[in-house]
Amino acid sequence: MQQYVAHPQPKSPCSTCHLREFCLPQDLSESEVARVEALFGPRHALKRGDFLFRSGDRFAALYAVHTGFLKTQILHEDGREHITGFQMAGDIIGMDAINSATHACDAIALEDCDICELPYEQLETLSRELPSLQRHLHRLMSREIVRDQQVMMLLGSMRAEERLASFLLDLSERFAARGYSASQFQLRMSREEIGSHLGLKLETVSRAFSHFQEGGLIDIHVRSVHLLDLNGLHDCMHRPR
Amino acid sequence: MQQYVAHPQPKSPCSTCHLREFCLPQDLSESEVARVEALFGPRHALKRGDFLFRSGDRFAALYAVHTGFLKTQILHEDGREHITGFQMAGDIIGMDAINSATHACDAIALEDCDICELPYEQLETLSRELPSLQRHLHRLMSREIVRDQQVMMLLGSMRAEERLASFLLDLSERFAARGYSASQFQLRMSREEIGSHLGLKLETVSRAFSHFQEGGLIDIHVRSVHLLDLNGLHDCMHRPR
DNA sequence: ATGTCAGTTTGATATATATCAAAAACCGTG
DNA sequence: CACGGTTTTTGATATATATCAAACTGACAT
Repeated sequence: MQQYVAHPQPKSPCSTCHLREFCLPQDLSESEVARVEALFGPRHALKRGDFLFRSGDRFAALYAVHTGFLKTQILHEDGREHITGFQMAGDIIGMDAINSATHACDAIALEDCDICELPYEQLETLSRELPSLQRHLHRLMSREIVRDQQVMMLLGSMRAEERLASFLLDLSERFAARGYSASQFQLRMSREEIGSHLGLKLETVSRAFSHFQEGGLIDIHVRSVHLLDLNGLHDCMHRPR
Repeated sequence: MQQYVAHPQPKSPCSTCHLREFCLPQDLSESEVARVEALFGPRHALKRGDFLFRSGDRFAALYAVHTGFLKTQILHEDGREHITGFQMAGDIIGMDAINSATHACDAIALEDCDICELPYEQLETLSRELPSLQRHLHRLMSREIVRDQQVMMLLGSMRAEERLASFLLDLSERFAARGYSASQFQLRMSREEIGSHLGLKLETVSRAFSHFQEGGLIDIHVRSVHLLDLNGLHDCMHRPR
């Protein structure tokens, strides 16, 4: 784990980016896309373990994940840490920092990443001229609020296996939305990191995986997951007691 | 619990509202304040138990609490519910709905409330002309994200008494920010509702209160709370094991 | 190939909180 | 002021998950 040092990359145009639908509103004209693109900062290359930013860092930009996987975590005073989320291609990171102008969490690469920098001041300025960009920004923040509240619900009212099923199905949907398989993928995070996100200990996560395996719901070998029964997983999310 | 039926009230001007610093940016001129005020919808009077909106309702406006106390809750398919937050005077409700144009939770009055309606389309339009309003809106959403992530951390990594201490201190701060006593207040919610928010059963909440009482940290009688030792409560938030 | 180390799995046991139950206190209402 | 219903408190017990511990696996470096 080391502090990230900037490695500016040549920009690649949003106009041809396969993630354009995630980062930009749908209804921008080509010239408007060019205006947005013009304000983007450098592309950053992160190695596994690098920090994109740290809690307390001054806020200047949002970040769009172009490739790779990251986690965001917050730390207690007493050292306990909680992973607030995992981000993949197309996700926007850093909106928690807008309020205080200071990042409220650490963002750490779980594998090598390419990250687009979106300087925030300029984004605000341009969004006053492009209503659909403004709307898009609002929707991104709102979606983050909804996601966080769903995690709250998960943590507050689900048991261990429900949480893990919910987690797997969320990953599955997000991979599918990006054109990857909804049923087969590699986990980029350890059992301990999954546990930290779901409010469980790593052993509990491991046991729940094994139990899903026995039940024929998934086929898992360390970090390779194959979801065999999506409906079954979904059902198991809603079985109280 | 009944569906809310509109009882439009005469508007009262933001310019003299004691909550102005919560709803509006600090640096608006009087004429700008008047422009914001002009787009506000009617004031709504809610009785205890009334819904301000329900999950699934079409989104049209944000709501600012003028007086009273509310809860927002989301429901599982299986009927379990989770209270995502409690809102008091000065708080803005409904930002979770911006993304999908549909409310993602129920908002229910815990006591009689007066609520200001802020039509969202007009707010977006005006915020393109008033950068400080735009900035304010962004900060409100960002603050909501941070708050939600702090609750996630609470649910994911704190034990029962830590959660409750954290909850009491949060209420305390929010009352203090509104000019009320930081150490003495009335709880507007039941033990069950506290539990639903904190991921605990009502009996556990009750026992934790009793334990704080025995320890001399608080003096509580049903819903009247007196925080006797804020430092002690704070310490107890960060004692793992 | 071999050794090392981190990550994972599995087992045995401990513990925090849930559950079940009953009494007590409180609140609105007639 | 008494009544009935709801909320709160407290106790006894059950249970899900944490904790402790050890073996196993896979990845990487030598």
